[in-house]
Amino acid sequence: MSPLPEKRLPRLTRVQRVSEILRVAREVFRERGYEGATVAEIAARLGVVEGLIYKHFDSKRALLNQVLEDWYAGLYEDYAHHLSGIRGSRQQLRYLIWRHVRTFGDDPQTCRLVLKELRAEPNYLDSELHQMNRRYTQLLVEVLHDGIRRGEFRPDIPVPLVRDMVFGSVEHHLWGFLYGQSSLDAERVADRITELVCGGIAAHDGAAGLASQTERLATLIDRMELALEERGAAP
Amino acid sequence: MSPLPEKRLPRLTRVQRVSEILRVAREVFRERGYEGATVAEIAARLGVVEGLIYKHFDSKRALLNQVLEDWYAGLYEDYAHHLSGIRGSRQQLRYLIWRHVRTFGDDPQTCRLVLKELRAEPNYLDSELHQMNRRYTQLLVEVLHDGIRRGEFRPDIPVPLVRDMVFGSVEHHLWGFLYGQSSLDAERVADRITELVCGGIAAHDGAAGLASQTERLATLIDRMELALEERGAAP
Amino acid sequence: MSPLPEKRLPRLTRVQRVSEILRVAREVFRERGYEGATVAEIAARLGVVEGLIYKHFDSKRALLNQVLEDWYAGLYEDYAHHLSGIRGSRQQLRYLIWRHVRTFGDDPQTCRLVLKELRAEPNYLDSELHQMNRRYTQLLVEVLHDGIRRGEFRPDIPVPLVRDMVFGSVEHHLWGFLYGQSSLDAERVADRITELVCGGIAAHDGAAGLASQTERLATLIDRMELALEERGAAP
Amino acid sequence: MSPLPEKRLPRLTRVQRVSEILRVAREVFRERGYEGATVAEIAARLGVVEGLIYKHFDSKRALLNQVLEDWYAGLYEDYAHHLSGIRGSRQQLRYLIWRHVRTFGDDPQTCRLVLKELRAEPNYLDSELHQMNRRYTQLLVEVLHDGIRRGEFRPDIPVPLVRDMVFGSVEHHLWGFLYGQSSLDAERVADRITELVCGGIAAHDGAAGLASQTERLATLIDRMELALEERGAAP
DNA sequence: GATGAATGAGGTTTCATTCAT
DNA sequence: CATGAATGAAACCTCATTCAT
Repeated sequence: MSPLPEKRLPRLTRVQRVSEILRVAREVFRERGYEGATVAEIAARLGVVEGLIYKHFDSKRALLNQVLEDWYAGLYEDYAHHLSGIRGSRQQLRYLIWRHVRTFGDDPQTCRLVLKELRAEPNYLDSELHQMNRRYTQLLVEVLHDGIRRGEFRPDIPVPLVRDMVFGSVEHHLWGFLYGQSSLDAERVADRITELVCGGIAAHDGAAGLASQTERLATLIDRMELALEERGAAP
Repeated sequence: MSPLPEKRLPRLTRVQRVSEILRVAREVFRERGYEGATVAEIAARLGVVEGLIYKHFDSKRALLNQVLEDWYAGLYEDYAHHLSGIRGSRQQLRYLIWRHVRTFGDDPQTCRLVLKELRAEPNYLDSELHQMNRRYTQLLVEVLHDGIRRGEFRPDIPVPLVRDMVFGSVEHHLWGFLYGQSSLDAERVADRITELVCGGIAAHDGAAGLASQTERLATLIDRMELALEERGAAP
Repeated sequence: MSPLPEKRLPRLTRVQRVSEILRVAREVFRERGYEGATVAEIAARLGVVEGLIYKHFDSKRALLNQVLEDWYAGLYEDYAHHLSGIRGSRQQLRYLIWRHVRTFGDDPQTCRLVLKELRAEPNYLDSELHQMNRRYTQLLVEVLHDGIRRGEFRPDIPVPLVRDMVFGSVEHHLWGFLYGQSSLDAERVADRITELVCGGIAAHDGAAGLASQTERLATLIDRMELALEERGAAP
Repeated sequence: MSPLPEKRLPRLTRVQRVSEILRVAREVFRERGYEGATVAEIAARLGVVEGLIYKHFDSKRALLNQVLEDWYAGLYEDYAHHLSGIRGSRQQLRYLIWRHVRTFGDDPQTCRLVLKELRAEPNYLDSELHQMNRRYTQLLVEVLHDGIRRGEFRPDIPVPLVRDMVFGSVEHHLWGFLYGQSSLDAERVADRITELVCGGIAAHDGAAGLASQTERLATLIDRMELALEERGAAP
């Protein structure tokens, strides 16, 4: 006379179920990698049968793609929102670096997943994922162009290469943390990378002094502009 | 369905056979990636049965590890040999970068394999592979320390981060070539990266930076005057 | 992944819905065969959910059966109606053959479905479908009996075998058209089959026939004489 | 100290195993049809794991194809061998029909399998199977042409249609036996079909009557000869 | 040194069907 | 009349690995 021990899970709506699946899939993928993950495990953690997952996603790969796309979408949202509030190209650059470091530091396993699987599918270049990746890295490119326009960055820098340098530095540096070496001080790392990217490693002469003065000047002009705009807009 | 009835191969010595297996395994791994490769295919290309491979290697993963270790060994050999003949830290740095770019450009598929699989096993940090990777990147670290000692590089640079920046830049930049976008001009890329790493992106050649800021300042002053006139016109 | 957000269909009466389902099911079955068809696709084409189909039909197999039964019903209707207006057994026979050829030629895919699936279920012999099939082929049997009564057909012909011969000829001949070989001239094919069934393939037209028979007869007589002589030589 | 209960099956050579698989596959296919059969069942009956079957056959479909091809090969062998020893086109025709009937009667389930699955794959027309089917039916076509040359068959008969008529008659007629209606008297059925194909169903004129009488005479003589031989051989 | 038959464990995917709403 | 989330069972196929010879 006792009730059956099988707890029937509450039925979810499609939207709820899809987001549940994505949540758990991301979990499993990041723990085991794409190949190591099994749809069976995802289903088991959700307490549903495997078939149900295929009602919502065409394939395991499609599930991964959605996970990655969502990850990029969230990332972009966040960045674009904050970036506009920052004055000065160098400061914007630093923000992008810092944010990237944070993202990696907060969830290194997902980042590893992204790095390993991003370009894994046959026609990556035509994929939605590639678009989202481009849109994301484009933020940095724009900051660089802006900095050149404003005289903060040299006009002859190879922009795409600088972009690769920034993301490459961060990603490479963070491999260490993915393997449990030490904890990550995002502020510090971001500062260091920004400095390196801006100033390089060479021992500077007088010119370096001028550069730093120019930077200060640019910042001051920014502040003046802002002040003028606000004042000009006043009645 | 059935394998081709290959001609009976002459028996090889253990050493010969092992090196044959490694050669073909590397081929297959780089074409298909680790997960995508099958022991069956490796055996088929060798014209032997799968069982034989297990006489020489404990597992598919062991085979991969040996392939990667051999790759690093070859790499290191080559580098260390040439490096000693180069004068000047910046020139040495450029050589390392150039050589790394070349290595990637010459066999991008193997590089992709290395990047994707290097850190894939459970205890990577204790592995022989990790040692070889460290020994390889250490070459750069030594060049950097040397440069600091000689006054070519600033004494306060974060060496490990610079190391990550160099390798990260190259690797990230080369992803593009792995996906058939364009051909690779190793000289040019190496020069650019060296310049960036040494000099950074900040404007610091005095005249140009100052000139551009001066112009901006002039524009601002114009606007200020205008604003002041409008205020004068106010009630 | 997700079904198209179809416009809400107007609710149909049970009868309408059932006939809609049958129409679409027949479409899908004939395109993909029974095993190849899925309830999901039928539902999708109808713009309803799979569950609804099970409100009206017990199973996929039941759905197929109904499709086939309807097909036979339509066929029978049509035949019986026209047949009564045709004079002469041979003409009636030709009509049945022609009509059968036409039916196949008009919708070869459904015919293939019928041929492949008609007898596929466990107790076909007790099924309604078997009844309908019998009733249909019985039309031909009646024509044959009628022809015998009227002296148009030989009285000793094995009627069931002739029935099989007619349907078998047509069906076998039409396999070719099911595989896109050539177009179908129903008139011509019907004429040829009728001629063959009525007249056979043996040479038996006047002179030639008589001559050949006479020759054979002569030979036989020779053999009889021989046999008789041997008997005379026997002890 | 007792031996393990698991009986290790004796290892077979590739050839032996392949033929074992084909034997059992044919069994299962004919019992359940292609779709109804599972590789798991085939493996279980063999006492091996499923994977082994895929070592020898690329797919379930490939397994079916081989089964069907072997069936046709055996059929053809047999026919071609006997056919050459038979005098007279009508007798050859009768032999082909009789043999076909026998084949079906002996293993009706395999025949059902052949009939249902023969044309089921995508590009049947380009398949080896189609070739074998053609080669087999071609035997009949040659007999017909031969009969025309010898004056036994009318020169104006539509040969391909006659071929379809013969095979269609037999196959259609045998569906009845596939569903356990009655037992099959191959001799009788073959005689009847031969007669029908040769003579048709129409009531004949003089020549036809003569022919039929001649035949009766021939039969009588045969019987006489037989009787005489028996008598002559008696003590 | 080499063979090659055989295993075993699991992988992704498919689908008819049910049932609470 | 209709929905749609969920099930369950199995299907085909893959592959690293073993072991008797």
